[in-house]
Amino acid sequence: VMGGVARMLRVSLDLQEFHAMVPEAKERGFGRTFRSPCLWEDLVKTITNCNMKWSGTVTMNLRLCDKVGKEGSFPTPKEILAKSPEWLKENCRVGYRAERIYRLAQAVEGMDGVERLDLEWLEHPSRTQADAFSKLLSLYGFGNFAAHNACQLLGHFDSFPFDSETVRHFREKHGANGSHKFPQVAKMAEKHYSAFAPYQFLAYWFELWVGYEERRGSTSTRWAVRGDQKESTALFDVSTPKAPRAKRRRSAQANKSSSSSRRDDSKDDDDSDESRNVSRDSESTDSFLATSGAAHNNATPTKNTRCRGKKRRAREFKGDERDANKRR
DNA sequence: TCCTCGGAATGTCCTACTAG
DNA sequence: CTAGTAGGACATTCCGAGGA
Repeated sequence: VMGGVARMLRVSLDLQEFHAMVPEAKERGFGRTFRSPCLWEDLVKTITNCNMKWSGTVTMNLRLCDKVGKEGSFPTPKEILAKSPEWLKENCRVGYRAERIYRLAQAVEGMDGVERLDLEWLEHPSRTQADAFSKLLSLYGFGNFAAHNACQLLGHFDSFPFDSETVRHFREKHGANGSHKFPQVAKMAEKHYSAFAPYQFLAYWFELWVGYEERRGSTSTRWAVRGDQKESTALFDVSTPKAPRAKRRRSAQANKSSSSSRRDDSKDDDDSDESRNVSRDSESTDSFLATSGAAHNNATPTKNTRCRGKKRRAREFKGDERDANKRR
């Protein structure tokens, strides 16, 4: 238990060098970003963090704890393997991530026909960032973002995950504009944070964190459990309380009259991204915290089916067009 | 006021296509 | 032939528009 807590709090991390570079981080006591009690858990959470808002990530992990783990604890690889990917998909609502989580568990357990993933090897202090990164990248379901995220969780702060939040941050604070897409912003970020090597990730995360606190305050009460809520649904209810729907619509209409149609404006992406990220920022803020619950919000499969059906028809139409062109 | 619907977004995998 | 790139699919959430 002590080992797990020490890992979560990164007790042994020496921050002197980073704090010398960023004195404000020292003043704020920033640097020991939270992580899970074991690497396996961090990797699963990294998978559930992909393509998903924070609340969704939390909900998926909560279901894994509730439905697979013993007495609500995070499931072990063996406990995952006791289920099937289909079961995980259906009961934990992790979608296509089920296969990735299952295969990761197989690798950790060294199942027949699967290359064994030695977590101790990955965590060994002598491991370089390059070693860890290439190993992680070879795992099914781990692309650039996930591998970099896992690397920073391993303490390789010279490795940091660029994502849409980086784009939002650079547009807000570092002069990127709507014409700067992800690849350009990634280059800008790499250059910008190279001044903080080998603590690029901490410098980046510190900037983000300061921004979040400016916007949303620094009190810890947002994590507190309210008396009328079950613990599982309250801990990560980080959303800003919404106005009633009608009120929202009225204010939207009022805004509409002052700023013409957002869709029309969004041709250069600036506005649409801005509005989108208002809801994204609080989600991403907490990406590296441990799992707990979030309010459930059941999706409507029929709706998704309909959406996909429509998109598919559109694609088929496009496909037909392409085929017709080919034939021509 | 409630409900339904469509559109957009997220990171990774995979396949088809293109350039060298 | 190989390496690189583009784009679709995946599951889910959120938001706005519009109809009942």
